[in-house]
Amino acid sequence: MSNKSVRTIADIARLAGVSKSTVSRALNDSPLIGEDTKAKIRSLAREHNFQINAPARRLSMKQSRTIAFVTHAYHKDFSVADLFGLEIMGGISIGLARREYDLLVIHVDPYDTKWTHQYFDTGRVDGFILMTATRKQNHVKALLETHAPFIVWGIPQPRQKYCSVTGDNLSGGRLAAEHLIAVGRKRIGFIGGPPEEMEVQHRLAGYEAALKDAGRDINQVLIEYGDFSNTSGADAIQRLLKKAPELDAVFVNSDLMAIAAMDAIREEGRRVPEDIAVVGYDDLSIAEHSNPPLTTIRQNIPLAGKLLAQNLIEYLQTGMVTNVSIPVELVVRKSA
Amino acid sequence: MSNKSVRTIADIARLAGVSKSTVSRALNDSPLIGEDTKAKIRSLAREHNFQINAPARRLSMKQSRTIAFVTHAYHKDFSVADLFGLEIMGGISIGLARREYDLLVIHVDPYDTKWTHQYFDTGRVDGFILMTATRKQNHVKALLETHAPFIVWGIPQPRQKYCSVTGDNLSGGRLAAEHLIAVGRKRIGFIGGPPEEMEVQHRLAGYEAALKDAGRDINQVLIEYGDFSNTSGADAIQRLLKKAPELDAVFVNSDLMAIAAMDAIREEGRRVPEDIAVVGYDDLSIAEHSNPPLTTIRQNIPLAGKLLAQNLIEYLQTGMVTNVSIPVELVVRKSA
DNA sequence: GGTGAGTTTGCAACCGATTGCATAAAGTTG
DNA sequence: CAACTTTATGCAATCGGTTGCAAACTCACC
Repeated sequence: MSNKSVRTIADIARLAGVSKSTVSRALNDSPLIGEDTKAKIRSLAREHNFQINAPARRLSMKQSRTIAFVTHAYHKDFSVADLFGLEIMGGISIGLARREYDLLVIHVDPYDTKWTHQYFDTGRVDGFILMTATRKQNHVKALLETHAPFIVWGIPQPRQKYCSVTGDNLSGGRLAAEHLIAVGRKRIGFIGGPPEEMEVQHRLAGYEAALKDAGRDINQVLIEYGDFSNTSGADAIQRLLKKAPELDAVFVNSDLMAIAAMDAIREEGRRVPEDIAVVGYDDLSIAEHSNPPLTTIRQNIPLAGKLLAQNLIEYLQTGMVTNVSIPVELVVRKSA
Repeated sequence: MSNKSVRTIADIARLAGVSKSTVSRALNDSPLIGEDTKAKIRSLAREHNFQINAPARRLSMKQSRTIAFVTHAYHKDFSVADLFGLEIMGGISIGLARREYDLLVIHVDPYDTKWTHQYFDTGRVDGFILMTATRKQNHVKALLETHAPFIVWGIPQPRQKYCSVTGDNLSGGRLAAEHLIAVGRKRIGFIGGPPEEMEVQHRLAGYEAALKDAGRDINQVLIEYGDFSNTSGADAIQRLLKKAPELDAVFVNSDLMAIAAMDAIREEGRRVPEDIAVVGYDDLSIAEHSNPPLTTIRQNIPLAGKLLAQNLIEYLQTGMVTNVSIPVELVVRKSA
């Protein structure tokens, strides 16, 4: 800490000739304090560059005004959550800063079960933001048991009550399929993330709805799944091409898988988009720099981040559970 | 916070039939306390899942055991610092966790000048980690004036004393150029980051040294600069190709610029690596998934992160200023 | 001028830890 | 067994805020 002479509210109180409590109330803009006193105290504080002591305040108020962003370790072996998580963190940071909350990044081992206590019971953070990641359900369970406030990115489990923000996966799937239909593709494949994930099921439902609306049949042969990793995208498209060589388009559930799939398609000697059109999902920053630039479903990631921050804080203050879904949009580039 | 009945050291004290001070000392493993008392208190603490209150401890000890990772807002328009920063954060997080420090991510406006006080004078953080980013020198100045402890990724300014961790840019430049020479390239270009940055100067020096060692002349025409952004990479290679059409290789100062450059090269109708070989810098995770997979200079990013964390804490505790440089290595893939 | 309401301010307790100093208990020594 | 260490524990102050309650002051009104 710096060595200035005026660093506590007691110092300010002395200078202003009032008591500590008056200073505290004045700085918190309490209606109990007279306007002129407030003004004097405020100008004194500004003049001496006074900064209130956070730990003391936190101790006294029994809240930390800090939110934890829960992530797993970053590995070379990139998962969606990483790049996606980075982009969403920007939005979260802005949302939190606006409400004067701090952002703590914590890095939890997927098999650790005590982390919630370590951060919550100690009063280090007031709540948690959970991203789609390995072991998410474990984390949700741990948080529910600890009675710790949290919000998740993604669709909440059926009968559980907690806050969430998610993309409109149904529309996302529909938009992707409709676009492929509109550009004249006949045999449109679907490469999903893990089939047990709600998000993936919704995207599939959107895809199927679009096909039906266009009077097409759903063909199970054209449906494959991966796990959101690059390699799984390449594997899935290879299986698909083997089963259904006449494929002329594919909707892939993540940009990373889609980019890997495009490479695999070329290795099979086919062209993107001439032979096979590809639509991705997320619109990560790399999507526009892929080869060819990826047509994809954009999730408004900064908005998602802002909402995660905002709604969690809302919940902390009012106890109101929100489950919102944010719109998606189609971004047409060269791959489809 | 949870509503358990035993949440403070006073509770433990009551259960153990000792005083608060004894509990505090026992939990901190003070030599003043007898072994059997310690054992009893510890087992009591474990049994009741006791977690010490962080704000109280911080207030009392006048330190937060929290480090701020300073970043600017994340934009769609990705800069190296972003992706690079994400990867390095992993290492930092590990290094901090090992010493039981928390990681706060703060997001500062490039023109804000009061942020150091907001975080340091308030006792929210004990120190800062600064990445290469816009306005870094402003930030360094602000931190020095506040007398706040910090460490930077990058080469420190000549006569200033502060901690730093940096890659071995001289070797990096040399390795890149030597490799291009070894694979038989004759007209090797250099695309740097901003020429005023030390790192860039060192990489250029390494590149020039390698050429000289091979008995080649340095040709200023083959040297161009960008600003680490993707678009600047594309622009730079275009200028270079115009000035020096006979170019057959180029060493680019960042993977992101290199990937954009490869796209630009193809648009000019040339092939990578057949016509023009490309070597990047950093070895970000996307490097191996680019088209073609990028040959690049790997910085050991996780290690860098760990050292940033470790050396900053070291400085906090002992006041020892360290300036370390970590080794780089050449990773050969398809682009050169 | 006394009374009551309304407005400002201060006192002192409290949040939950750490720590210097005093003290009590146990052990050593001549 | 007295005197003197050594070892283990407790008391009470402290860190820097917040807040319930009492007190003082200002006015208006009868």
